[in-house]
Amino acid sequence: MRKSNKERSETMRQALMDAARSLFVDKGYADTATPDIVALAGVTRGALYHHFEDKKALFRAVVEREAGEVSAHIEANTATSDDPRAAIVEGTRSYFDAMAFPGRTRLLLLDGPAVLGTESMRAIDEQASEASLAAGLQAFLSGSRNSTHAKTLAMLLSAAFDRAALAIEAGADREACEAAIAALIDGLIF
Amino acid sequence: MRKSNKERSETMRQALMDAARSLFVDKGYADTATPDIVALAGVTRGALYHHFEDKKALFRAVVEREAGEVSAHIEANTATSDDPRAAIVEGTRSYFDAMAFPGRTRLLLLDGPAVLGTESMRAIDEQASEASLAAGLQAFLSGSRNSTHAKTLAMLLSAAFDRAALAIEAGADREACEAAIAALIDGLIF
DNA sequence: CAATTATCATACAGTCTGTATGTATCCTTT
DNA sequence: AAAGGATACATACAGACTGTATGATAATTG
Repeated sequence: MRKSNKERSETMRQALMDAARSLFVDKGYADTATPDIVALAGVTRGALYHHFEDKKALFRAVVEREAGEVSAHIEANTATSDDPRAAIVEGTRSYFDAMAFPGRTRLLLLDGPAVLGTESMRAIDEQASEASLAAGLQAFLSGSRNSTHAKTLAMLLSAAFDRAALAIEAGADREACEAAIAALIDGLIF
Repeated sequence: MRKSNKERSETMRQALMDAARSLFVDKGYADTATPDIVALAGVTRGALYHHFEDKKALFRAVVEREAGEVSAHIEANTATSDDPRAAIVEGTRSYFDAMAFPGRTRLLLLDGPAVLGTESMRAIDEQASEASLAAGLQAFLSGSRNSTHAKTLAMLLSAAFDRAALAIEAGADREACEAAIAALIDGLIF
């Protein structure tokens, strides 16, 4: 009484990614062993190496899925406000909401860049259209006196978002972070 | 014909850290094996595990030394300008100079946070008085209309500095980054 | 329904980390 | 200055992990 191969594969992939995510979040990529991952998923390493090329490929799949969930959350919770500044403030809130989900900062901001490299992470963020926030910022800044550096400023502000998410996870005051981000943006426009 | 123990220890520690740094920079922490490190240093693993508790402790020593060199470079090259804004612009340039040294972005901004954790890295940066730039920013912002969030803003700007350093390493235009940072700061003061 | 392919388990080879042990040199104490 | 102990480092070992090769069972295809 077994299912179709396509269905089995997808179920198994998700189960492996779920188990891996849990351990990657708790112990980090380096200190997570594949025997532990498959034990948590209730299978053997044969399944893992059949569906993923190696441990890093599994990690990449976990990170890509996570990035997709973040961008989905942001898109779902960002009302298309007509006031551009309000839209950015709202987007900032959505981003912090999404990144508050346990483990996301570690996966996307710490282990991800170290294991996969900054270039890979940039591509993942872009493909996940997580860059929508950055793109909105960039478009917004293009109409300001800082239009020359709109692209660079959007990149730097993205970095500020990320650091704020890490700080919030570490116990920083979220309201203060949102206010500081708003101050940064308000200083750039007009 | 041997030297004193104190001298031998210090020489050996530096030799191990030099070899380790070279490999950590080239291949990353995870893909660097201790047999390769000691082979490059011309000794055996016995020496490594005599002077360092484990591989991570060696990495920590390398990162701490590197952070010290960065802050030394910044302090050496930052003239005590009387104009506070000019001082910050000069500090930004010094920081980019220091971080342009090959391998520093990987050690301090990628592998460091992932391997040692953000809290450890914060402590290292602080002890290396690398926070002097951030401290200067904070003090500067305290006299602006954004004084309420001076500390938070300094943290976010530090993140922007770091991302800019990574971008420059990846080929971004340094002048543009400096201009964008200046725009960020100019937007916050007055 | 025969042949092929996909899924997953088991077995294996090579490498790595950290520790235990051994030896030579330096330091201390009398 | 000689003896006893500490230090510096090499060698040997145990456990664990990664990736691959092999094998068995079930699903798919012609």
